[in-house]
Amino acid sequence: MARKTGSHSDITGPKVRRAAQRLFARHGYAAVSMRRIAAEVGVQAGALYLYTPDKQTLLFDLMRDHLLEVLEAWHAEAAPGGPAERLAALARFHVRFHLERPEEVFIAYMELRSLAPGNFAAIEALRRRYEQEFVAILEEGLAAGAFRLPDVRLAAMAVIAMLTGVTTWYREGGRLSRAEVAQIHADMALRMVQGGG
Amino acid sequence: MARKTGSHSDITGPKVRRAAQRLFARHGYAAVSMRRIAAEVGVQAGALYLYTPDKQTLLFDLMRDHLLEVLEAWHAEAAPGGPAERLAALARFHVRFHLERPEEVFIAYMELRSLAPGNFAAIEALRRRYEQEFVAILEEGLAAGAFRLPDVRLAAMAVIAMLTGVTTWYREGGRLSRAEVAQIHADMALRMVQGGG
DNA sequence: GTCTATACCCTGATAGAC
DNA sequence: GTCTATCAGGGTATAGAC
Repeated sequence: MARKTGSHSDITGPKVRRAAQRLFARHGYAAVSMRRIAAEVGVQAGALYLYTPDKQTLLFDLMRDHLLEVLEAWHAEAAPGGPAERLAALARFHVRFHLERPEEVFIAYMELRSLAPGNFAAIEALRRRYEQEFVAILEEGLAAGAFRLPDVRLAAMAVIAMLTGVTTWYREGGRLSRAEVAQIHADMALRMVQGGG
Repeated sequence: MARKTGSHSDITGPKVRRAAQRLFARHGYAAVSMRRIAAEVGVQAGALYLYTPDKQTLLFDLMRDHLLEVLEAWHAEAAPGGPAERLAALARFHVRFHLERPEEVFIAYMELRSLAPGNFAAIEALRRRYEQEFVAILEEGLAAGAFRLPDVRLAAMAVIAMLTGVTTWYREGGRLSRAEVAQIHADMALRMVQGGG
């Protein structure tokens, strides 16, 4: 229920986050000033500090919330099945999710070095948790003889890099739909780990 | 032959480039000031402008020279052979080259958005030329029936993303040598494009 | 070739009026 | 809740001495 007068805290807060997200994704954290974010929102620079203690926290919150959202979305969607089925499902999920949120993804991958040390550690821990989803499936498939891999962690990183790569070239309205792209990538991920090794 | 007095132009110039490369790779273009580059070199900020017209050109030159070097190195190494052999060779080359030059690679991938429009177009053209090396091999293999791909350009981008991913996790002195990592990635690249499609 | 000094603008963040 | 005004510091780039 929208209030009619007084506080805009519940409106301006999200607007600040969205503006920061768009600008950080497009120009990079270091290249974006608080004044520019404020201009995008339609307030003065000082007003931003009602919604975030500082610029660094703005970045950290965006990255943390994105990673928590990825983990939550995957846990909500993950279904039982053999390693091959589960890897294909995770690959499709990863591509779909990343294509639906290009800005969050871009920030999460590009701005790690803009994080203060403590924040960096927290984000890295979340990233590891997500990578572990891939590692676990690969280990299971390896033990079951379904996959052949010389090195599980290397394969996990290679699969993730391949899947994440879509964000660098995919454009809405191209030859292929997001679902088609997701399916093709899931097939490639499976072939990467199923062949001889 | 090092001169003993007077001009240091032939020494300081490369030092400026190397300092910029290290700092841009580590902290990002926008986060690095000319003063900091100068401090790294051991001169005052104003002196940098003897070696570059401005900061933007410093970045552009680093990226252009890196990409020209990649193209030249591959053309010097590329050997005749079937599509599978040539893809494997290109994959090994790509991984090896990228692991040997982590800073240049990092800048080339991360700082595209820091380029002025004209410079961006020039760098993009060079990147396309390199991507085209992959596309050409995949098209040849598809025509020869050696590869099965639903979409050549998508596969090329996926292979490149997978191969380039090594730079995000590989650390010197780990379990695997660079040559081992390159070989494993070449195998994965082949499997990605050879299976059913 | 490098220095100091400086022009001029933008930065993140805060204080206090309204 | 937002504004204006402001702070101290740092940004790129240039001018002119040596």
